[in-house]
Amino acid sequence: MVSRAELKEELIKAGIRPSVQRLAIFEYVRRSCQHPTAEVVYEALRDELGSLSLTTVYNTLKLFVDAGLIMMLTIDDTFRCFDGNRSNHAHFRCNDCGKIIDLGMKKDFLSMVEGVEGLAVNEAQLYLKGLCGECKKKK
Amino acid sequence: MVSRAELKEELIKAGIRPSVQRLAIFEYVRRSCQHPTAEVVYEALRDELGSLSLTTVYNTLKLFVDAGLIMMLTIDDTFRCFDGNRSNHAHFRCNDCGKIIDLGMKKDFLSMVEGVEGLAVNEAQLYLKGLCGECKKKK
DNA sequence: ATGGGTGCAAAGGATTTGCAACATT
DNA sequence: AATGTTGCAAATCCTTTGCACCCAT
Repeated sequence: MVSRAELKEELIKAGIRPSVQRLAIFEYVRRSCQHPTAEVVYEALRDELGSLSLTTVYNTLKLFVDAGLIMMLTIDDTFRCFDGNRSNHAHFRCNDCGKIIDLGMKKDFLSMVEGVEGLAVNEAQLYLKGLCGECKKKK
Repeated sequence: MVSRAELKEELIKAGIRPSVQRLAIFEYVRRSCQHPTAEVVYEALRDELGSLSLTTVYNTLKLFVDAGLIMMLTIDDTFRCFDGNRSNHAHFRCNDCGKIIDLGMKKDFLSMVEGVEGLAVNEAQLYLKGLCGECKKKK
């Protein structure tokens, strides 16, 4: 697992001052496998930090996204969530239970897309939707 | 091009009564290559129809999405837009000019994703972001 | 002391909902 | 007449912004 010190270093490298709040938020999003929303990050850290506002969480997450440190997911159109996993991966959302699952993706998946020649692609998100294993059984 | 009568038939088949507003909205989204937002659909049709409200546009688009007749895109997190193109395709959004471009996609692109075995996937959206040809030149 | 960071309260904007009028069968 | 559709106005929700206070350098 990545250490706190490494995360701090990463923020500095990105030109972001590692305040207490920022480091905590960064750590939380990077380590979470839950794709938290801003609200979830806020609820998870407010006690631990003593002082934290939802505004700061929003501003900080935006800062991280703009710096390319984390990703914003819009797989569910009713809320935005965040992903600190930087490996090449796709997302599956269960239409029943709402769960979001990470899926591995081969590196050359862009070869499946026609017409990218003239374009400078620097971000790719693959969203799959349907029923997860458990919800499929229930039906 | 699809005729009005065919579009009407398609609505009926989906269990949706083809009112004047619905048919006009359906036709517009199906024929547009512009990925319109609700607002854009509204502006485009209000004069032609004489009577149309933004509420109706929102409700109708939702109706169509739920019926699987059109797709909602969340490639831009600041607004939702709609796509009536039912072929297998990816979307590219230019971070500079905001343009959204359709890209062809090979049918077996799911083979690039690992771990879909237990899942029932019934929708897939691939979003690519970066700079389009023109904006790339300008830089 | 100075520049940035934080957080409250308020504003903003897209979308949804309640409900009454309307159209179509 | 009955049922479904439309559309205004208001409400809602998520997110951003203005601004004053605070912290660290």
